[in-house]
Amino acid sequence: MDDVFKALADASRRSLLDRLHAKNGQTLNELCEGLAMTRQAVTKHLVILEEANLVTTYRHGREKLHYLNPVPIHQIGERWIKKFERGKLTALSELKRQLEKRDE
Amino acid sequence: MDDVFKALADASRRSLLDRLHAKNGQTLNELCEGLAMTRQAVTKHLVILEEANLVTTYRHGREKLHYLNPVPIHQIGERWIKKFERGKLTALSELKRQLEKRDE
DNA sequence: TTGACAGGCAACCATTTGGTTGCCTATTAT
DNA sequence: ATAATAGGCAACCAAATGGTTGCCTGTCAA
Repeated sequence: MDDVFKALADASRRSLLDRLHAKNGQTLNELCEGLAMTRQAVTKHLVILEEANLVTTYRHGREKLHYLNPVPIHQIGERWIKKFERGKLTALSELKRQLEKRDE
Repeated sequence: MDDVFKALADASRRSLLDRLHAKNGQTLNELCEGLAMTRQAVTKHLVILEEANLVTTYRHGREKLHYLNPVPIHQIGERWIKKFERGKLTALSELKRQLEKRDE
């Protein structure tokens, strides 16, 4: 879980996921196109995404295809974000209540 | 948005949010209890959470109360995670299809 | 009014991170 | 066979990160 949060913390990596979301199964060079970064930098990001299990790769000849795995993102949503959904309103109204009694 | 992802990337900070979720409106010292970290380290984490707007503070005398603001977390869920929900099944079946034709 | 308590500020430190360059290997196309 | 293409590996670098210690300020209670 920590790996996933860490992987998602970087904007370049999130944009790589976006690119794969737009078009799945891209090669490394395809993913590099138009990016202000060397191929090696992109490789490093992709390794981090792989280790977080957010991207799965598949070697085809001399090409390496990258596939998005949305499961960990879904799990973050289910296991983590949903926990804070409940009680959102109560938390806010509690805060409001506290702020309003500030000058007592 | 980047601030929020960055803030959530650290396990200590996520556990601080958990603590506030369990009991809202805690003081700094309260939040330090039982943590293997100095008060100053916790302060730094709380500053990052404040800057990401995940925590709101309110000074009461010599105490500083910390309140959880779940809105940014909710936004991550709505604006980011949901984007990858759609197409989850299609992405997986696409991957499966590709993997299966590997030995053609 | 004076000591204890809650918290803030700043300097410093080691490690991690995000990036680079240079070179090497494997596969494909001519 | 050979050149071009796709990617991998390793060393190196600057800046950011997560933590520490030491000391200072403001508020409350005896």
